[in-house]
Amino acid sequence: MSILEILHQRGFIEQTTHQKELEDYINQGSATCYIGFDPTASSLHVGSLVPIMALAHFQRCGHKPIALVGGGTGLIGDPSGKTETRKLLTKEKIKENSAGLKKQLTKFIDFTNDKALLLNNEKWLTDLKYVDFLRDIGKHFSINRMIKAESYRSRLDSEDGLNFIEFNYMLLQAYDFLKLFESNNCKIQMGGSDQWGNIVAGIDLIRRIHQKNSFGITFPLLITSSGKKMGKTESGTVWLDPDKTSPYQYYQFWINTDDRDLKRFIALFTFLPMEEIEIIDSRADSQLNEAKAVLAYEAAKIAHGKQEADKAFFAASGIFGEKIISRSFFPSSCIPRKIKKTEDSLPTSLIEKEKFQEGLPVFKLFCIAGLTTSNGEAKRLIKQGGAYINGNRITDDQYIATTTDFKNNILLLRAGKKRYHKIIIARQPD
RNA sequence: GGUGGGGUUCCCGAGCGGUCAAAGGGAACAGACUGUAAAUCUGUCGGCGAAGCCUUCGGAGGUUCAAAUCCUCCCCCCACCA
Repeated sequence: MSILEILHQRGFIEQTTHQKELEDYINQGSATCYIGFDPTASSLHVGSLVPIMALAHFQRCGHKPIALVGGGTGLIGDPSGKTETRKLLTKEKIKENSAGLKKQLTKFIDFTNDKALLLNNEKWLTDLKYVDFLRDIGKHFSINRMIKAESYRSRLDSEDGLNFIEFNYMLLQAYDFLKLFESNNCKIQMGGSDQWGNIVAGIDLIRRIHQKNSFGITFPLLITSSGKKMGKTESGTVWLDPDKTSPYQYYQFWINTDDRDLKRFIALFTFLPMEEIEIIDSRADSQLNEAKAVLAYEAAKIAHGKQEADKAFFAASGIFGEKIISRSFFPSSCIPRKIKKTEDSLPTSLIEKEKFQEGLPVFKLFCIAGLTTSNGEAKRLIKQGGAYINGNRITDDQYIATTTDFKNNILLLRAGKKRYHKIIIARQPD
């Protein structure tokens, strides 16, 4: 099956340019494609997962993906589809972020032996000469066309407007594509649907300069069935960096997938074969929970490795009940089919013993654990009946926790239905 | 550069001298119901261990017993004109 069919089947494709020629190009052998990643934060998040998985699929099909870190374009800030001007980040921050992205991309894509390339457009963008750039590249762009671009529309109509630096972004991204076309014979650019304008601009530029065809593929904008943008939750963004979003939290994020999104997400965010995914159609209601576990497990495994995925799985079964997943259900998944006791990966804090010998008000404990952000919030939680120690609801917001609340030096805090935090008594240093 | 309109708590958005920690909505959080789902209903939603106090309405000053609200200067945004 060709990469295009795979991407189609799994729901990656929103739109492509000249379908027929693209298919011919792909079928003729190894293709090179690229996606740009903006270094606007020090970590990628779940929202970037679609492009990352798309690149990974390309690689699995024997093509060559290029991940382009936007160390240069990041200095400008892409206005596409944005309702507000982004804050300009400092050069240092961009550098730092770029390094972070590199680290994460290597988990999803194999960059060894040039099987894939990791480039940074800082290399060619920051040394551009303004006047030369205008003469060589700028002359190919029509303002009339640009202002009609959908990606600028919302900004052109809005009160905020669009400033000149942002307006230039399209030229820089088009120039990236041109560069990669010239240096790596890269003929495909992919991106989110908001990137359509930028991608087409690159294709046009290549055609004008080299009279050659190149192609674009866009992904659908992922919105959860409840209408939220993918990757944002109550507690903020779900990051791929395990220091920012622990593998346990990451696993939990996927477990909480809306029923209606489940099938779509398994297709997008795991490598499990489509034939196995089809089985979901024959399941309903609570039967779907096992499939959610498979999704969460596979997603965690891809992002954090098997060991962390196992830990998260067992931590969840320890708390929410054991789940035995039949061998015939998603046979390709390596999700554990038997329950065994291992070290779990619940969020944990160490606290010195003396604190509890004096006694520590529970509301403070909830703050220390990070389950609440202020004492007031913690007390509110207790008043509302959402605070638990070792599974027992606390009714008194003045309750003092002492060493007697610990079992084997462990105390389990719970806020609401599913946020847990483990407190361990720290060993005395000898 | 000129003229006019703006900047309010996480977001949108009222308020235009005291009754304002600031309406309303959204988001979020908790409870009930459940399947660690959705929907629904109920409650909560600046900080301080209670009272009381403290901080918040672009920034800095000022008027006043009292300022998000009035005055001065400054910064930023938008529209129209140049």
